[in-house]
Amino acid sequence: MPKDRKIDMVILGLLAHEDMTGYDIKKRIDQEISFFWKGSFGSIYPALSGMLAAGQVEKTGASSGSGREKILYRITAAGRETLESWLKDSKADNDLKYETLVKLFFGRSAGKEVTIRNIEIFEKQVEKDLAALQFFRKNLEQVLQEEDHLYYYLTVLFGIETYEAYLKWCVKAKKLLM
Amino acid sequence: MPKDRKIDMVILGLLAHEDMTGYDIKKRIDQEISFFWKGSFGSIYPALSGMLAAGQVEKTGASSGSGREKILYRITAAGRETLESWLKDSKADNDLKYETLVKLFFGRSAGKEVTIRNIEIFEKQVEKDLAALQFFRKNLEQVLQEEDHLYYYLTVLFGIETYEAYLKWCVKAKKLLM
DNA sequence: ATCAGCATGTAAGGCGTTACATGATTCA
DNA sequence: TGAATCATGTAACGCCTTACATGCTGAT
Repeated sequence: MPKDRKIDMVILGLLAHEDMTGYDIKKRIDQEISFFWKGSFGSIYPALSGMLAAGQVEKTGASSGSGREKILYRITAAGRETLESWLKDSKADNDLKYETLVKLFFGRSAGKEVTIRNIEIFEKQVEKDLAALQFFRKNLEQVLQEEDHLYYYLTVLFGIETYEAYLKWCVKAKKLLM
Repeated sequence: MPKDRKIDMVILGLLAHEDMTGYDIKKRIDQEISFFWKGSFGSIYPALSGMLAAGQVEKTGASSGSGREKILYRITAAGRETLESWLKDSKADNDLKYETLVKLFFGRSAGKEVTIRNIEIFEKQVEKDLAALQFFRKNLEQVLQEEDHLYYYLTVLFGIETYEAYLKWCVKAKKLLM
């Protein structure tokens, strides 16, 4: 059976750097990764259980007696192997679903005004996201001497480059529609 | 219940232009749309059945006695309404899953050589796709006086703009890794 | 006191993929 | 004759989202 859950790789990738709880993992995904891969509690917790059973992760220093239980996960040697062999495997499928572009493609059925409005909404969202990415970039440039941050930095650059391309396109597209 | 299947909108969008069989729809998606939205027989045929039951589409001039049955679908007035109200609704979620970027983000666990190789594979794929998009653009520019083709043309321009940005990024990223 | 954030998990249901099953037609 | 393409559909299975259920902790 495939058993190819990519969320597993995201989790292993995060745990390769430091031990974390499921909750921590969720926050990290939301903050740094959600731009190109998302994760919900409903996918993260079951993935952790599955990987625990499979020996990819283990529990460590769980709940300190007091309040709510809290489970710290640590990656195992087997988990590192799985992660590395996935990283070395050069195939990667980038599955992009742009509802914005589907609406654009069928824009003729709604008319130019509607299409222009949709583009403008997209444009505003992109501007907002781009500002956030530029903020991340500045912060990361202060700490780039640590190799740790280089990879994160590269994903941020990717986002900036593509978002700038989106904005350029928005201008062109609106001109062609007016 | 949500009943928010986007593939329905893709199908309605195509049928708004001309009557088609399920097989035709699949080909059209593969040729012109798959860049930003995919569809398989396993999603298209059930979607058509569902929309037939819901009165969004109807059968017309089905199988001509001879060979294998062949079902032509036509969009109904209700179907057009559904399509237009979806087009007018300005919310659109672009759900992007870049496995390439996930591998990049965790690149530190595999080393720079592996990451550079992964970038180069991505780069080659992008170059290939970009060449195809540029070919489409040229063809479309010959027929742009028909408004019909404008929307398709805009999606092609979107692709070209973003793919060029990807390529620019690949060069930058490789430099930073070497 | 109350609310946001920390923390874990389950349940229902939707959406989609892959593989399978079937068979005709067209072209080399 | 055999392969590719036309053509429709189902079945199994996987993955994910949303909503729900529960309860502590710390700040205002």
